[in-house]
Amino acid sequence: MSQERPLPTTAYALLGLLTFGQELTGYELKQWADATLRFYWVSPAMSQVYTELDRLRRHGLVDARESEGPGSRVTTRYRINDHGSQELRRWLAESDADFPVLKHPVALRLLLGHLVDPAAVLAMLEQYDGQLAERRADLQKILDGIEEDDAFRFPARVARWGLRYYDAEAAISRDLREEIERERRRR
Amino acid sequence: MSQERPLPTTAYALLGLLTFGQELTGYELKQWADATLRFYWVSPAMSQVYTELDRLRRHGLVDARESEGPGSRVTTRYRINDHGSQELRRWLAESDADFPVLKHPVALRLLLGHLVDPAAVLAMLEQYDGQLAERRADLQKILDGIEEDDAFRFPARVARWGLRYYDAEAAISRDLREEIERERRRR
DNA sequence: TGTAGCATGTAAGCCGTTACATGATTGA
DNA sequence: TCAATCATGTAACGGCTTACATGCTACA
Repeated sequence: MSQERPLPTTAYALLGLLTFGQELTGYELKQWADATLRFYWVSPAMSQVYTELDRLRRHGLVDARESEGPGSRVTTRYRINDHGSQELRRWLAESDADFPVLKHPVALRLLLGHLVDPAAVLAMLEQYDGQLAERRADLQKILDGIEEDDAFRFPARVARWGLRYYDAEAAISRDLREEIERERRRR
Repeated sequence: MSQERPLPTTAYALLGLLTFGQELTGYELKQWADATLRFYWVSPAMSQVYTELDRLRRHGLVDARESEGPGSRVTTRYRINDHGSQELRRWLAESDADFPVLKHPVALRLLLGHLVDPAAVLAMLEQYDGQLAERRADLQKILDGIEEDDAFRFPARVARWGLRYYDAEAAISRDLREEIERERRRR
């Protein structure tokens, strides 16, 4: 009656974050998502976070509670409940993980390298290098904050995975730059 | 008058494929996309390919021509024109490449490893390994088909990038499995 | 003769984004 | 007092997918 079609993966992802953080506001959940999901899933827009929280609540997977924050301000806090925990485990157990989807604009543009100046390709790869370094630093900082805590054992593994991925990308990008430089000198 | 909002990236991606393949049907273009874009962008649905081709035609970036195929069958073939080529170069030159977005269900599920049996995590990673090997083989086959041709110099680079990416993922996955095995034995 | 591949679309609808709107609290 | 942050939504809409519909051609 209430469970016709499966929830979108992002709903499960957000529900999963609630298994770490007890009771969160939509705003806080968005911050958690920015610290975790952003690196290998999506960084959902604020509006999307509220939409998914409402959906989860309608499905009876989270409990919403009015709570007063600092001052006399009232905010809504969400907590995963038993039904939600059960449904999340069921999803993890019963469905297979799809193969990752990569939307890689740098690779896409490299494919069209024959249409632009070699210098432009090199500049793009250098810019990518810089962005990789930034992201890597962000992720390292997050890892530093959770590495000691056994409860975050799995998030820490995922973060280390991310760091290795960024390092691999940086290495590939460096080699590509060298290759294109060599080609440029040859011609 | 005709160019209010920018085209979606997928439109430029498909337009870009037409710079390699002279004159293609929608069906053929979909096959090109499956051989290239699939690995680092998207594999657009057939219906999407036709939609984008129509959009490109309406924007005057490609020319459509009725051509007869084998038998007396009539099909539509699309070719990038000067305006399209110019617009594609403009896009490459004037816009920056966004940082890649990764939708990685395996990493997402690993994050929630505390909710499932270690054996289930290991099984998931093993399955991922198998899928990686398959994709790697697909990509290697494609690379073998274009490696000698100087016109496909850049696509070949992108393909080699993909192979290294898959190898890096396989290595990380292997190490994660070992780590989780060790942890399981310790407990 | 029937199935796989070639070929082209339309319709419905979900996911997710941006833009917009509103207002309280905290600290410089 | 002003800006940044906290906090919560609604509306419009674009991109893309799945499902559906149609029909030809080649080949086993």
